[in-house]
Amino acid sequence: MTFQLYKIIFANERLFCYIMSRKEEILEQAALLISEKGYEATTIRDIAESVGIEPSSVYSHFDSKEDILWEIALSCANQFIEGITSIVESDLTTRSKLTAMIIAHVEILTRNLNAAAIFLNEWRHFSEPRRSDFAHLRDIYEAKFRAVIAQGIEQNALREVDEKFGALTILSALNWTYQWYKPSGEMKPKEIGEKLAELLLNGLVKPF
Amino acid sequence: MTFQLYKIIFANERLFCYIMSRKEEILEQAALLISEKGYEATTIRDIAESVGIEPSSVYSHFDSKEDILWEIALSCANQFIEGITSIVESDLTTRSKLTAMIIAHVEILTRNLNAAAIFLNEWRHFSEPRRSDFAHLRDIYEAKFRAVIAQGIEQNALREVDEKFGALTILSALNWTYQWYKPSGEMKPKEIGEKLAELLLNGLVKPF
DNA sequence: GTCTATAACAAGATAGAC
DNA sequence: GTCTATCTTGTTATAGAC
Repeated sequence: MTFQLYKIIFANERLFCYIMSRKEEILEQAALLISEKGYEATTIRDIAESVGIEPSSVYSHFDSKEDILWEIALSCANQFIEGITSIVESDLTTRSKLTAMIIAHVEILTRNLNAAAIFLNEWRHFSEPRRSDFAHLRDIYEAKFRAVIAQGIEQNALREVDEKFGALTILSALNWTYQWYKPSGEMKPKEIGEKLAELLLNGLVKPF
Repeated sequence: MTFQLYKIIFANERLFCYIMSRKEEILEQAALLISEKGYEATTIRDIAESVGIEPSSVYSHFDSKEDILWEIALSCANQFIEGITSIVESDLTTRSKLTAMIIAHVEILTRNLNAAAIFLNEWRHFSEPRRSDFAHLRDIYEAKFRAVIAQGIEQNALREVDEKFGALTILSALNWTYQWYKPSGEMKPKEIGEKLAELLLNGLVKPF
């Protein structure tokens, strides 16, 4: 396989020199274009052009357009699930667990903003059985939030809300961040996560 | 203009016999298809077929595919804005105002589920100047939430949250309902709105 | 207002040379 | 692995008969 020096990434004030394969380049450009214009509006020609190759060359790396979408969404799903698993299994208090899970979610989402937009919005373009497989992955993730909420209610730390409804409301609030988050904005992901956790856990109303 | 008897709608246990014009039929079917498959994936042929006319006949009612999208999204935006204006201008307490606004939002969203999905997700397919006009409409709506939150903080009824952040979080939680709401489900829109308002206003954590 | 027919073009995908 | 060239299909939109 041929590699090419593609980009230099600054992260956490350390310099990484990352060698990106052609396949990864295609995935990154596809994620950018699909998140901006949507799956159907993004053509193989668009993707090829932004990478700097001919459309037919894309088919040396992927068998179909849907395969590209699948790899982006699956990688994102795995990052979300892996990102909170150790927190869920820790022995933190419910409150700390939920806060850490919310921060982790926002950090993963903002770090993979394009892929996350696809994870959240473009799954309907999967044909079966991928569509079902994907729904299953999302449910595994949501179930981890439900379990922590149920545990919190049992331990008398949370109010007696419906855990399914609670998990959905939390994830709803978190997932919308991709609609307005800008890497250049004032708030850093961790800060956004902290503020969201604070608001969702304590509510908007002033206690007596 | 020719009208045709199209459908019988049961609502609030009263029977309405509604005469729907061809144009309204096209709008309804387009909203259904676009909300399911997305704007680009929905073709004029799909829409025409589901209405039972030829593709070219659609162009007797609309000048372009984008015009159809625009009418659906604009009508939805106006419903949202009109739905909360009288509440915002009332002299209810902040808490009651926000609860009423949240319930109204969920009711409008669930009553126009397909149009709302388009309002929330398909606006990127507008070309300028529509895209900017649409963003302006959404901001007018969000500003009403921000204003109520700011008023609530001033009156010491709400905790001192960033009003922009608070409004975004509320609307995020509300807007995701279109992803999981089913008219056949157990919870009615008003109940969903009440539970969401309760959760967002009081928070998940048990007070001391 | 709806139809048939078609223009004008862009899409995903493949074949075969290098 | 990438290219040029091309196939097949599907797209929006229009012209003109009824």
